[in-house]
Amino acid sequence: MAPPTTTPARSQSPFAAEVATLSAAVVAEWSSEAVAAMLEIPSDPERGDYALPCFPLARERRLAPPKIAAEIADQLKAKVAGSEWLEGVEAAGGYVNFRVKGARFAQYVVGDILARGDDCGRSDAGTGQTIVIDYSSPNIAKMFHVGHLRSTLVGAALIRVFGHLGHPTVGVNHIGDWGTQFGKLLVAWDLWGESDRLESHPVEYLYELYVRFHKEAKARPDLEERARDAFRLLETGDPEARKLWQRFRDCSLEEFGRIYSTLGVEFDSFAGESFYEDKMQPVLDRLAQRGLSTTSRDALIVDLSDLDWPPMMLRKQDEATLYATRDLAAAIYRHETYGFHKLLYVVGQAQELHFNQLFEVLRRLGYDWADDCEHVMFGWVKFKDQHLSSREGNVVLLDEVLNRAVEMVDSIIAEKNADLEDRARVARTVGVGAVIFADLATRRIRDVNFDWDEVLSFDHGSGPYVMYTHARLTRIVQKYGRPVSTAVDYERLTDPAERAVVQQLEQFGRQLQTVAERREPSYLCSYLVDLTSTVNGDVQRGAKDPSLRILADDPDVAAVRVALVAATRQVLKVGLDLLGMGAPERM
RNA sequence: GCCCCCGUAGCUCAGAUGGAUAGAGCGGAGGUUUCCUAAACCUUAGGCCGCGUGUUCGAAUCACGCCGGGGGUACCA
Repeated sequence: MAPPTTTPARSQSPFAAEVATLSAAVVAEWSSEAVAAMLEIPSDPERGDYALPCFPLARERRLAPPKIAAEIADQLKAKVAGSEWLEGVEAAGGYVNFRVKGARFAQYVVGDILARGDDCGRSDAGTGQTIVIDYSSPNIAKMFHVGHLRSTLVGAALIRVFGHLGHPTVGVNHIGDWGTQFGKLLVAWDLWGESDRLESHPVEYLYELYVRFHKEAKARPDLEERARDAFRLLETGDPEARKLWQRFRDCSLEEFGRIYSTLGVEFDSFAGESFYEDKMQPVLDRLAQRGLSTTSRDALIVDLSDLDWPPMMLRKQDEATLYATRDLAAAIYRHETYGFHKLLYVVGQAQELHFNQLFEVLRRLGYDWADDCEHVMFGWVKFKDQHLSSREGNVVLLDEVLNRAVEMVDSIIAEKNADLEDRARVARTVGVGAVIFADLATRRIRDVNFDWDEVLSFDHGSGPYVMYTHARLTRIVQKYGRPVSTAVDYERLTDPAERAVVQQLEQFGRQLQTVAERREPSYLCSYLVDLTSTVNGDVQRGAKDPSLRILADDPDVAAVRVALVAATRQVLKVGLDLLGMGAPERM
């Protein structure tokens, strides 16, 4: 819905720039900027390194695209022959395909990556454009299950990628520590609470109370009523209720902290719903002043029937506020505090209407920055085709998933690499990484069915697959034993498989931009798997034919191949890091 | 009822702005370790891209209509 934030400033390599300049000189209809924007990478690398589609010219010139392409390629032949960067141009179908000078291209790409190290792919395009991301935002007193993973991991990955692209970032955990659910907890505690159980296993116990409440409420409808009363009591400042609330909140936050540290996720702010308790009244006043709020069925609402939308609820019959009220206050607070360029809410798609209402009401309040707010939604995590539901107690706990993944990795290490030092730590990194990657690899809008076999599969396309390759490449560079130099003879990089790796490496920066623009970390996952797959094929060739080994006998060949391997390793490392995964050097 | 999302190989998914012959993995069949880590690699079979109509030089991709699945739709978040 909202336009992309980062300007799609194509990484202007001298190669692409040359293609654009030469083509524009030949095609009267197009400027070099236009050509640069149109350039594609051929799906089959055999065809070339850049492709210019000529289809748009067909109508104006009243000629078939292949004829136009042939004509353009013909006119370009002489220019390309004299080019410092390009070595060939050819028409194929409706495309003009360009081939770059392989050695210069490799030198440019590999040299750049190795020179920049962990800063490769970094840019300053986002300078001064603060991105605030609201993510994870669990409800207190609920066990962290795999359904909570998506918001947490997508948000964390986006924060890192935006940061890498130069944006100042603010990660906000909008903890669900306010609302009627707390009334439920207070009632449950009142009815069945046992202090010693709360002491020993706080969150587990609170969660048990929460589930029991919903179970019993089915038979006793009065419980829901009592819960609403209890929340109102809390909201009006009842000291007893306050004290309990504080206690529940503290132990939940401690538990979440443990999980976040395992996942390597950090936040700049834990300002949750309760934080806005005293910031709602000014918003309600402003709504009233502008004549936006009305009373209907004894509740305070913003009427949106002109859009055929249900109203946004501000206050219930019993005067208690709702999350919409708090979200209004939160958005305004965040704009005042951070002056954001974009405010992204990484929240499930079930809340789409809520966010549409929220942004609309902000607009009607006169905040033109409402258009900079965006709901970054994602699909459901299901288990055995059922929704995970905290209320029903039908959940797969994250702890269980992580533990099983780590155990399994550990047993694989025992089998393959038993004397690995630091084995427990590596098993942890790889196991957690497997879970993270499995969750992030699917495009976020899709529903996913949680499947043990899939999460615990460490084969091609998995997180461990990428990590394994990183470790393997690291070993090759170590075994080489000499410093990796970028002053090598790139002419010796002759194989198409090696060219393909270089091509993919060159795409890294652009790939990160797309991840940010589309708010889609899964694109980074597929990129890393593709790169890994290509480089594995390349590395494996040496098994049969020693002359194809990375550490070839010819020192000049070995030097350039090692440089390529080192650059690939570097990109894998940065990519894994941005996903929040860690990249062990051995496994 | 209305609104939103999804539908691609047996399974899980890519296909990003409409573009070159729709691609991977898992699973199936077959193969590769004197070697830099076999958590790897190579070969192979397997497709009315849910259905229909339209727009276009060109549609898995866009529009409209169906079908199937999921979600939302006033006092939960």
